[in-house]
Amino acid sequence: MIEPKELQERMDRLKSGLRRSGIKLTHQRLEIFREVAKSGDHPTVEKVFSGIRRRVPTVSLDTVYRTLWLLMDRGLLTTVGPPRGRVRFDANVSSHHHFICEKCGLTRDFLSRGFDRLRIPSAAKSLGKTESTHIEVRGICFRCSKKYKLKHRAQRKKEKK
Amino acid sequence: MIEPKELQERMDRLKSGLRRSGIKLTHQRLEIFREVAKSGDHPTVEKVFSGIRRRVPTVSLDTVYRTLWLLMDRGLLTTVGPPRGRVRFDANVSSHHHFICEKCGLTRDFLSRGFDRLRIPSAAKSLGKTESTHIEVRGICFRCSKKYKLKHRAQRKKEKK
DNA sequence: GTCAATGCAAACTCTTTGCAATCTG
DNA sequence: CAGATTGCAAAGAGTTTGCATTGAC
Repeated sequence: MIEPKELQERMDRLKSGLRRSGIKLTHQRLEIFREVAKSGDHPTVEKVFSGIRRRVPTVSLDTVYRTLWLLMDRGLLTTVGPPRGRVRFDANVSSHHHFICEKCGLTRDFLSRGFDRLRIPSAAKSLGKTESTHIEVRGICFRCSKKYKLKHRAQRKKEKK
Repeated sequence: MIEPKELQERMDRLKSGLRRSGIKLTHQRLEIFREVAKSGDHPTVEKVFSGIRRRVPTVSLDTVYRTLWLLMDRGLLTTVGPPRGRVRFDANVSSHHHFICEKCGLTRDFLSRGFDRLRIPSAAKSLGKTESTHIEVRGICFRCSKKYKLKHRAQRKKEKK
């Protein structure tokens, strides 16, 4: 699905990323990451697991979970939509957009005339019928921002040690 | 969190929506919907459950689940992010956007120079630090589109009956 | 060789289902 | 009153954790 060159780049990014964090470069971690990196759509945990099983029959599901969250933590992977995937419901049927906190999943509406006017690019239209066009801006809410900075500082100290 | 007038409108929309579908208007359904409709952020299932419990101590968790999915099905509620909340992972760190199928969760990247150039509205900036700005366009993929039309037609027949 | 990482099994949490009792239209 | 809807309890997914063994550095 992904071009070999791009895949290679992603794999290299992973390796240097792990090394920088002082995290061991195991066969499993490499393959779990590769499974995500090589696919054009965005695999769920199960998809990653079953995909790997074919090549590395001994990996266990819990290693897949542990690895994916580890790579998330280190910023080497992201999730689509709210992290830790809990469904959130919305009773607002009129046009509005969402701000989602990548750390805690806080989800809030905001209005934007500019966003409402957006024309959907043809690249998106070729994938399906665009029914509703909620737009999601992802970031880190102020509450988590504070916590995150503190944690990050502690992290760096540990890594230097 | 929501203005009383807007809440009232949402409740009315629910009632007429249910009646139109020939679905019974129970106390539980009303309160479950209200719990979603009245909140400014977007509650998870647990949030809805615990919120209702205070007012209607007898509701059970399974009714909350059943009701939320029922209302989803009838288009009276939506979810934020992929439906049925399975986390999906992404190894792409460069700027890109997502098309998400509301029915099956299919998630695919697309590129758009126009979207890349978007300025984040101040309304969003006031909610937190916008770290990454993936944008999500939601719709229904071609595969589901076919299934959906068939189902919908069958539905209408049933409702007229 | 050391300590982190893995695999296993078991625990835990979240979600769904079958069924008798209850309530809406 | 009939049939849909609910609550309960139990089953079924999905996810996490403790611990002995294995493997990377």
